[in-house]
Amino acid sequence: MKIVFMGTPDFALEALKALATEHEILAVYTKEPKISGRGNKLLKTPVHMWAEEHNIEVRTPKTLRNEEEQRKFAELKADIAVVAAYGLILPQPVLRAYPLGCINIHASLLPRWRGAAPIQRSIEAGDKVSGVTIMKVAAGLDTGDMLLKGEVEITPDTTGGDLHDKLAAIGADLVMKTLREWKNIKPQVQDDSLSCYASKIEKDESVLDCELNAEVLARKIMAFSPYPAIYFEHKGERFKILRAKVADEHIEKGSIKQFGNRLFIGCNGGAVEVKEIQRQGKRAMATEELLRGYSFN
RNA sequence: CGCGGGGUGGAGCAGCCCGGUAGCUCGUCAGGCUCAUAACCUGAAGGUCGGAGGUUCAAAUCCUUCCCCCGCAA
Repeated sequence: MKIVFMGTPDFALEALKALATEHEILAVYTKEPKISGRGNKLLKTPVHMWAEEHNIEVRTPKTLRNEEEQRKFAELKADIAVVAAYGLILPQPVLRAYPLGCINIHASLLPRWRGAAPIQRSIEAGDKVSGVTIMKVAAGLDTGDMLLKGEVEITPDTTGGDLHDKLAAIGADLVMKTLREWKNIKPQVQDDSLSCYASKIEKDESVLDCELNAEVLARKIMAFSPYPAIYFEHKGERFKILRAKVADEHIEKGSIKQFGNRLFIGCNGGAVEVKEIQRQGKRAMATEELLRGYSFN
């Protein structure tokens, strides 16, 4: 098929790579390069860089709301547009531009977790399963009819990063399957009554909150790892907690206690044990490693 | 030129400001001790102190430059 791909981060790149193996990618839409990273350099998106390396046309419009962009989009005359974490709203004329319309790869089992941060929110909420939904793009946010789903289990060891990688891979497989079996797939309407919204992660959510109970705190730490990561300050330095689990110990709420090569943080009615940590300026490492040379006491 | 931290035996850290024969915790190896413990004791091996220049009688430590890792901000 002739495909226009629209996506921005690594999550989308997996799908693009898969699609490019069997389909003709007429063009790639992605967010424009922005000033970011150390040194404030102008950085192209992962999808942008990959597409460039493979000599695929890259377009980075600021918006698709104007007729000019919509016309240029339609003129590509693709069969379908595949969207994955693109970051721009697609207006009606874009949704109707191609014969098969636009389909989206969403990192949750819709209608649960519509919105911006489904991966982290599902772990944080304690879901036992997560997954990917391939859906038609409709006017509402992640409300379109569903085409295919793939599930993945969430365990206490699953971090947001782990789940992200799994879902990106599943999403790539599923979107390929969707195109292959297009004619046999019956779109299913979402049951709005079962929906919930995965709100964007705000900066202040990253601060260690010892008022949470151990289970919730451990889940949140795992969900936010490796990015943006829950952190705390100690002796003027910032430490990111990249992995933690519920501990049996009872420790004073809000205090950080080191026993031998293990580290615990007291929270509401219990404690969590820090399993992986990153001191500011250093790389991430197992807690045990850091404690060989650094002391919290 | 956005701000900042770091690269020291296998691992993690200290030492650097105030130059003078490299230290701590862990691991490894050998031996010992113990009912047991986040165990303990004795000894040993193992380092071009990120690379290259420079200053100096002398540089991990001061100066210049390069490479690599990371935190913040966006």
